[in-house]
Amino acid sequence: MLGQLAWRAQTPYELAKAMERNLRFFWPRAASHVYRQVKRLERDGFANAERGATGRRPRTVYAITPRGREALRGWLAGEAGGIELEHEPLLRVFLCASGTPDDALRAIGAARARAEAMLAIGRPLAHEYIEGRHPFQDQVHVRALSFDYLYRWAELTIDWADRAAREVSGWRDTGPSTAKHRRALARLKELLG
Amino acid sequence: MLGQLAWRAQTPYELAKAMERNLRFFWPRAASHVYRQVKRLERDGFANAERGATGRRPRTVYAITPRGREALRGWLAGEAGGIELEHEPLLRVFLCASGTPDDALRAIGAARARAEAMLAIGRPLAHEYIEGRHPFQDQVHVRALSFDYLYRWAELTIDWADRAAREVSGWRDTGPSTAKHRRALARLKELLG
DNA sequence: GATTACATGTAACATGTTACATGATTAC
DNA sequence: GTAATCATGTAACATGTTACATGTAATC
Repeated sequence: MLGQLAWRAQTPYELAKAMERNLRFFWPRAASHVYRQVKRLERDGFANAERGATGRRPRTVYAITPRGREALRGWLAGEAGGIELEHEPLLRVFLCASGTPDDALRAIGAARARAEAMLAIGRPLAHEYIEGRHPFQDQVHVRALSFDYLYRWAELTIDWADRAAREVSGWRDTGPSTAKHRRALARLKELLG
Repeated sequence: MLGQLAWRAQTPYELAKAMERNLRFFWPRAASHVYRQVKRLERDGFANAERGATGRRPRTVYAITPRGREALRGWLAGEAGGIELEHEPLLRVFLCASGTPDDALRAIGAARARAEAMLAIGRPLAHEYIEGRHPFQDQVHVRALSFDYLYRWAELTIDWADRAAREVSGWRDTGPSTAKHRRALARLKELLG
């Protein structure tokens, strides 16, 4: 949220929209979440609230403070703790080990569909960043690089899902521990060095 | 946790260890977390607790129930809601748009280091799965495929980080909006179709 | 003027982390 | 025997989601 506020002061609603638009692919959060978090920012002195109103509804614009900028800088430069990566579709695939091959095929298909959706939804947005039509001016470039990464990742996922589905289909037909199966494992071993 | 219990009954500590060992790359959770969650499983009828003791310390073994298996099947087959993907290192890179090129280089370096760590830590485990030395017998195969995915992903990340770092270094030296810079954006546009 | 979508939240709950406490086991 | 590590948690807190309530603007 500080990262968003660093660009300009915003209302919680605008913040929520921006996060939904820009970050949902790798940092998905529910919209209502920001209304509480923004209060915390104010409490901790990272943001100032400017309270106004349209009609009789409250309307609060939050602006980042110097202290907030400092905190953001610190976080950006900060050391990372663990692996900090969460991939639910892959978790499903992994745990399908305790199910049937059909379960696994379904899970692999779901992971693939997710990547497809990412490509479909993200393409227009990525173009906005790259062509500079997006209101982030100079910031466009690192963001374009981020999208580049997301795209390669999605393509990797689709490619992997297709090959994985073929393998699992083979197992379903022939059962485990066949020669074909052993060859597949040998290939994997090769791959991992 | 049900996915782990489906294999065999375990104590919370064993569960925590197994999750730390197998899932941390894409589903990292604090160990102490499981002690509460396992109680919820019991409360909801997804697992049975068998309470015993070593010396005077409590020791509770949890076993999955038929109802628990059904719930697991349901979840594995279940539709996925949103994108459900969380990538903290990439979030940092994306938000470095509001910082200096050096901030961006640091964040890109951190993402790369994370992928390297994944390769280093995961390689022995992946080999265990592939060679069947791991105690998951027939389940090995889907898990080997999952590791295959993680490895390709890590390699992709490293490759991307190297190219991204070169680009950003170029921007740092020449400033934005140079010809070089515009060429880079054109390449990205090309890539995204 | 009724309906729909946008905007602004709150309340209740679920999930997850950190810091701590403390008994048992192992290594020296 | 004692220090380190394994094992088993609890308490306090932080974070995140779902379901709801309700005002405001656009539209038909």
